[in-house]
Amino acid sequence: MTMLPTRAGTKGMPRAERERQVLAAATEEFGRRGYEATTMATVAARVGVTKPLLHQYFGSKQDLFLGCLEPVGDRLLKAVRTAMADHDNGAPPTPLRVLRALFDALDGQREAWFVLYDPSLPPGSEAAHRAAHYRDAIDELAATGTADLLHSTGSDDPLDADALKYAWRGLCTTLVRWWIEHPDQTPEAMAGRCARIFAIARAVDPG
Amino acid sequence: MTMLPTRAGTKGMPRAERERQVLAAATEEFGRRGYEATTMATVAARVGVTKPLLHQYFGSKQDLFLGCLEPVGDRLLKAVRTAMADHDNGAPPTPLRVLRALFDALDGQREAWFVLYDPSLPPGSEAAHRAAHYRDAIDELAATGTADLLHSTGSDDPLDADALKYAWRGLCTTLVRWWIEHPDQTPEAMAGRCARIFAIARAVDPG
DNA sequence: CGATGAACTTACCAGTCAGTAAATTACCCT
DNA sequence: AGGGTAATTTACTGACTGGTAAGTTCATCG
Repeated sequence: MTMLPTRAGTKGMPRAERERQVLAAATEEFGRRGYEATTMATVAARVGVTKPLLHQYFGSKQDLFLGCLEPVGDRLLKAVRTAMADHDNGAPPTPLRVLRALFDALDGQREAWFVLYDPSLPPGSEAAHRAAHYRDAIDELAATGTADLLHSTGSDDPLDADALKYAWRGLCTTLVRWWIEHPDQTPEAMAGRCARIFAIARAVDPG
Repeated sequence: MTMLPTRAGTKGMPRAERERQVLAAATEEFGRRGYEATTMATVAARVGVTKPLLHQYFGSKQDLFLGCLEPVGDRLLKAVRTAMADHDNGAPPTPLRVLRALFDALDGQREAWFVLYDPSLPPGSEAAHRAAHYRDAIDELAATGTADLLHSTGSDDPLDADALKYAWRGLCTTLVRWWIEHPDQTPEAMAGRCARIFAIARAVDPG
């Protein structure tokens, strides 16, 4: 009676494997086109399947999105957390360590970043709230990293802190987008490029 | 016979004035929600009018968008051009002058920025091409501004230059988005905040 | 073989949106 | 008054999309 992988009457592919396929395709599609522009039919077509199957497996379009969001959010959050943690002497400065961690976490599925940072999520929806939750968690980590920086420059304006957090988030997003447009670049190459760009930025206003 | 402002048989409002109203409402709506999420009916409703009038006056949805894009693109391009030009001694460094010019040009209609930087334009469409044209024109100005900076740090990698251009464009977009979420901030206050944030960024990696 | 049940599809409904055709309103001029 | 015309609306079509109901295929097991 121990027929747990019973597989009685199976046409096509086992459900678990198909679900993985769908999640991978949906993550890429949601990330590339955004939630609103992504249709269930195109996601289904990418996997060689029809729309009703997606609804049977995942429920609504928003449920499918949530199924993509959770693993991506967890992966990125964990990556940033560990990157912020190991700061032994001789390591690159924190921002560069975080970027390197993001590039490593996103390698092989770079569009996943925009599943978290999708501006076309229905406002007020569960999906929007959950995505915002992940973004805020990552932001808070960044905020602890910049708090001392703010004090060192004498600024204690909370709006400055908020804008800085926002700018950092936007910079990461921009760099990932550039990376997506240059598929041949390795995470390591990206990290090096970011270091050089930071150096250039520091050279502004030499007077 | 010189009855140029003839206004024979006019119900409601003269066409030119209505068109200005529609363009203002559409610019805000396109900028805020993006092209795809904006519907002709909601734009019409904002002006207290119905959808067919918009089609009669402007043609298709894309034509209406182009009608919004052109003045905004011209205004921003001109603002950046003049900001890059007047570099007398004692003035703030170029990036800050450009930002200040952008904030001034966008004051009163901040969402207009995202008419140029709308990611939801139908790929390959006339609208997408024209928007890209304006973006590229602005980018090229920024590129001439950063060319010497790149050489001064010894980097002659063209990919570095491209990534820097891209990062700068993204940073501007991010700052405008933050500004939109803080409506009480004046352009001057924003410029000052950006200067402080730049100073903070320069303080990274003091080792 | 023949039944079972998971994998999957065809055919459909309901809602939304861009776009159009045909009227209708209301101001102006004679 | 009443004809002309710009401004505007009502009523509609067609395409597309999220979602559902009911059926069909087919490997396995008895």
